[in-house]
Amino acid sequence: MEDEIRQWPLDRPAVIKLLGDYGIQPTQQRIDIAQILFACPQHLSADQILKTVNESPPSVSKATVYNTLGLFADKGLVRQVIVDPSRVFYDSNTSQHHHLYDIDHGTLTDIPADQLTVNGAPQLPDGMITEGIDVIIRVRSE
Amino acid sequence: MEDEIRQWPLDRPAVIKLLGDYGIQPTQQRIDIAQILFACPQHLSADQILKTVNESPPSVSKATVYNTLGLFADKGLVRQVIVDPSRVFYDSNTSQHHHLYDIDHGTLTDIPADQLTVNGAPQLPDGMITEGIDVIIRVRSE
DNA sequence: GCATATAGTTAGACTTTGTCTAATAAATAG
DNA sequence: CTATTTATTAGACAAAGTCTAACTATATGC
Ligand SMILES: [Mn+2]
Ligand SMILES: [Mn+2]
Ligand SMILES: [Zn+2]
Ligand SMILES: [Zn+2]
Repeated sequence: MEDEIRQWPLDRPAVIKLLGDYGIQPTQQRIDIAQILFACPQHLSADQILKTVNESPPSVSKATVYNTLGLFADKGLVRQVIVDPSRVFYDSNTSQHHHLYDIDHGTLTDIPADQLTVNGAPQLPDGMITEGIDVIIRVRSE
Repeated sequence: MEDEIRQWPLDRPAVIKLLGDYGIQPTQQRIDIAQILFACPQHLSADQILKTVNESPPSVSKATVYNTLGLFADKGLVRQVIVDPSRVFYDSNTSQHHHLYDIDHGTLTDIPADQLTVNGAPQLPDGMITEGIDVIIRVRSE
């Protein structure tokens, strides 16, 4: 699953191809949700996606939005970003990068991986594998 | 508010002094909660604290546990750690350090600040101040 | 001490995010 | 077309956390 160069926004055929590449059956609901996510590199909550996808009929149920986002995350198509205790953000940019979180506005901004380096990650106890290293810079606007 | 050398566990008088140092009125409930938190450097959820504090009477209400943890965090006496979308952890160690999070067990381990360095934090737009830099290494057990 | 004002606690209703269930619908295979 | 599997759905449910309005404890002024 190499990271291809992606041109935003992804159109419908590109989204269908992308789902296929990640072993995801391209149903109507999944395509709709993916089209919202892959309009540009962004960070959206389940609730934002639910609202956006239901702006025009036919509508998608809450259960399906959650199921789909969970599936996308499991398959590695999107990345969960946990910075706010009240909701998960889904990141359509899965290439390695870090985040700046504006506490006051609840907005996330990307920090390219080559701009910020982490040194000295500790050796892990036997049988443990690293899932990821998250760097979050918390800022407030004031 | 210098970080004094702290000897764990903090006993009742030490906890009362600590609350005073942080401008917090030392009520019975706050002392009870602080004694649980400052038994050792650790990461506890509101729910864990609620259960622990109510193991022996008199009991403390859920509202007070949440109010108190919010107050402690606001005053800088404890640090919130956001790694799990389902609950906030409260860290009795407020000195600068990072975290290793075991996804499978939901447990947090400290990584001393001098063991792990972050380079290249981006310059912030005008009027923004950094609240903190969190590094979370997510690991899974098997 | 007593009266008053202020600050803290409480039960329980409420909200939000997310999960689960059991039924239905759509897609796939033979 | 039929059988089987996979996906979607409404709505019930759960868990974390907030809010309200009443109550209690503490502090302050006399
Ligand atoms: Mn939301
Ligand atoms: Mn809990
Ligand atoms: Zn991102
Ligand atoms: Zn810690």
